[in-house]
Amino acid sequence: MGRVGLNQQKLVLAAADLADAEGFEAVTMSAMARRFEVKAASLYSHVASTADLRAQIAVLALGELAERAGAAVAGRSGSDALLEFASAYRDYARLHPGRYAATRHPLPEHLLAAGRAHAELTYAVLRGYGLGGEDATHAVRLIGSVLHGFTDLELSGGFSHSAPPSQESWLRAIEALDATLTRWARA
Amino acid sequence: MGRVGLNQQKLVLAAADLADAEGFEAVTMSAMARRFEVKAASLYSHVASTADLRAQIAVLALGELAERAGAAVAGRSGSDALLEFASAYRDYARLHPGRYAATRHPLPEHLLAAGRAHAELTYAVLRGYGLGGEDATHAVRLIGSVLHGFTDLELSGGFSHSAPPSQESWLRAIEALDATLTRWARA
DNA sequence: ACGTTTGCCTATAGGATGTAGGCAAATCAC
DNA sequence: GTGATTTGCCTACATCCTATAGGCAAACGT
Repeated sequence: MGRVGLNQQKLVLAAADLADAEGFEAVTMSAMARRFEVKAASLYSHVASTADLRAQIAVLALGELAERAGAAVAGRSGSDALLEFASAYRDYARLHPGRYAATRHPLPEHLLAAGRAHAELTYAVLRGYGLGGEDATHAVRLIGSVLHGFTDLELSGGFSHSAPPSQESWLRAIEALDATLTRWARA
Repeated sequence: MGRVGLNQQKLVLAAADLADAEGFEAVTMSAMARRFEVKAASLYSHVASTADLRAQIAVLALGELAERAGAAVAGRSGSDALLEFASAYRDYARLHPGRYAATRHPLPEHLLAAGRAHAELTYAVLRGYGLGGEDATHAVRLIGSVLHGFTDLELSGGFSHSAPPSQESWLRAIEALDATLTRWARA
């Protein structure tokens, strides 16, 4: 049997794709072994455990998400930045549901840096609103709550089977968020 | 070996408690078998599968949550109802993280009724704001997003290790929600 | 060409799910 | 109370997934 030429990166990438296609739960060592036509034990040279593999997907996803969100807000500010930031976030989650699900799993201490980039991006979006101090923290938490909450409910099917289409609700939610941040900045 | 006198209700209740104590993932047939000092195979007379057991926890949790939220909004309306509704929601999630996690898992068709009660309660809260038609649906989705999003991020540790305390952010979020609903009603 | 690294193997043990078939305690009918 | 039925639990088994240990040979560096 020749070698497949596997390494950690290829493994994690394929695992992320499997997560998007079959769900985060479907990511197992056995499944990856089947995917590469390799014995499951062989994978442990590339990854420490199933939990580690899944954490690596989260790291990958957080990086990709930060990249897209960063590109979306570059050169924009205020409402414009907020809308593009939010859209990038939701689009990523809908395009990559498995990767997005991975980001919700708690990361081990030594991989935590990946999560930080995202929070900092949210602060960057806020800069256009002129919010500072504790207001900024409250705002970051509110933005995170709305984006994650809406996305999560939409992905788990909570908004389907009922009119109007969720896209409209999404725009209303982002508008409301913009109005709130503007109001907070005035006070 | 005498009988333990197990039935579905006892099993699901104990499983829900285990979920709260050890996490939703910890709910397995083997774990429940250990808990009741019974062989794992014996549990299949009470529950069809692990997935079924977990779905039953979701049904239980949705019922309990609807009960508490219902009690919280009884006799109140407007901002007052919204705040109490939101508090009941968050308090339940913090007191019963495992049960709350269960509600996020998609339910099989035949158990879906349990989820409906919650959505209807949200509509009831809205009544005080005088929102109707599509506005009401957008509002329900926004409320759900904020409550679930904040709660979920808070539970997964996103808000810890940073000042100010999340309780303040929570109150600000609910205030903002109230202001948004009021604004929507005026338009 | 030689030594080292690295990718993959076999063997093995443990733990979880789920099915089949059986026995006996509890419950119900009369 | 005796008999029939239901119900709670059992053993035995097949299957799948995780994870460790130890080994071999292909690929790579020099």
